[in-house]
Amino acid sequence: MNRFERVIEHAEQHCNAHGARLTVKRKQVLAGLIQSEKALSAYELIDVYKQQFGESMPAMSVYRILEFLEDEHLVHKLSLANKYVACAHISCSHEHAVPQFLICRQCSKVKEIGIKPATIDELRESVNEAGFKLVNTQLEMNCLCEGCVAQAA
Amino acid sequence: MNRFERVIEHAEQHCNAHGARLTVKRKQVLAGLIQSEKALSAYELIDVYKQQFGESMPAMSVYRILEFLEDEHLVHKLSLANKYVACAHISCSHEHAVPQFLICRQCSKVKEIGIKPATIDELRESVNEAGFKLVNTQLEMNCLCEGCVAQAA
DNA sequence: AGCATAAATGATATGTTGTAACATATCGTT
DNA sequence: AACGATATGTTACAACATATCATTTATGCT
Repeated sequence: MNRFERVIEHAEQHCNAHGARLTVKRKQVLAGLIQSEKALSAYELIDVYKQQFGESMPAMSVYRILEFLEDEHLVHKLSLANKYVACAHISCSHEHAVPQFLICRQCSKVKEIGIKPATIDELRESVNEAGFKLVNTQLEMNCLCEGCVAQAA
Repeated sequence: MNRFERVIEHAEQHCNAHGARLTVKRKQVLAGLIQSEKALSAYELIDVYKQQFGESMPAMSVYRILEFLEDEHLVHKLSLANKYVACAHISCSHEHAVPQFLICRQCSKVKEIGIKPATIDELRESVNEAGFKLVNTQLEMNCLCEGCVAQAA
């Protein structure tokens, strides 16, 4: 079983574990997102699906499926880029914290990282001082990836 | 001169200082954004303008003007909320760093804060370790404001 | 002032993203 | 088979954003 199949397998078990149904369509959408290995917009995902399975999927379905996958923590939504990306840790067994994302503004490459808890705490502290409360710690940051930095130089 | 007039005055001087033209329309749009005291989408801004001046402004103009104001650092664009907000420091004389924004996901209230440079440095460090380079440090965070926290409780 | 030029704005069309509302299909249970 | 619950399809539209070309307004130059 290769990496891709292992991830799908995990996703399936994860859903089964609490009665969520990873239907064929949902699995196909997730698979498309995983295999593309980058962040895709809902409409890009429609194209991928079309290309892969010959038939087209309505936008509404894609959005609903993405919502389902988000609820299952199998994909993440990146507001900064208006795109969705498969969770990098689907096949990890350990519980993982809310991630942070680095988005290359040049080539749209996305990296999911975990920032030091201490730094997150400091952030939360700054927010609290301002009288706000951090709802979640999913940060999205405008970045340049190694490749694009090298190219720019 | 009240606070609002002082801000406009500063904006004007800021533009004049390097030959940028804060035209009547641009000033009106900026004024609308400042007076609304919250983040507005381009189309909400059109409504505000319409209400304030009787005549309507084409979407294209609003976007162009917002772009101009952004270039002048007089407004900020919030990707997370798809909205624009007047810079909170227009009338400060000191140079100010790239700001961070707390966005109340309940009521859309926005607060512009400056996070401790040390925390920002740690963030940048985490990003560098991942092989990315932080393009700018404008962070946007999903939050709840005091009011909405109180209401939820 | 008169004119050339560039900058700003207007107008129209169209592309892109996302959701509401309702209809239909599929699955699991009895 | 009948039913309820969940999933998917369809259509229409709202919200966000940009492309393109025309027109107006400001600015500098002679």
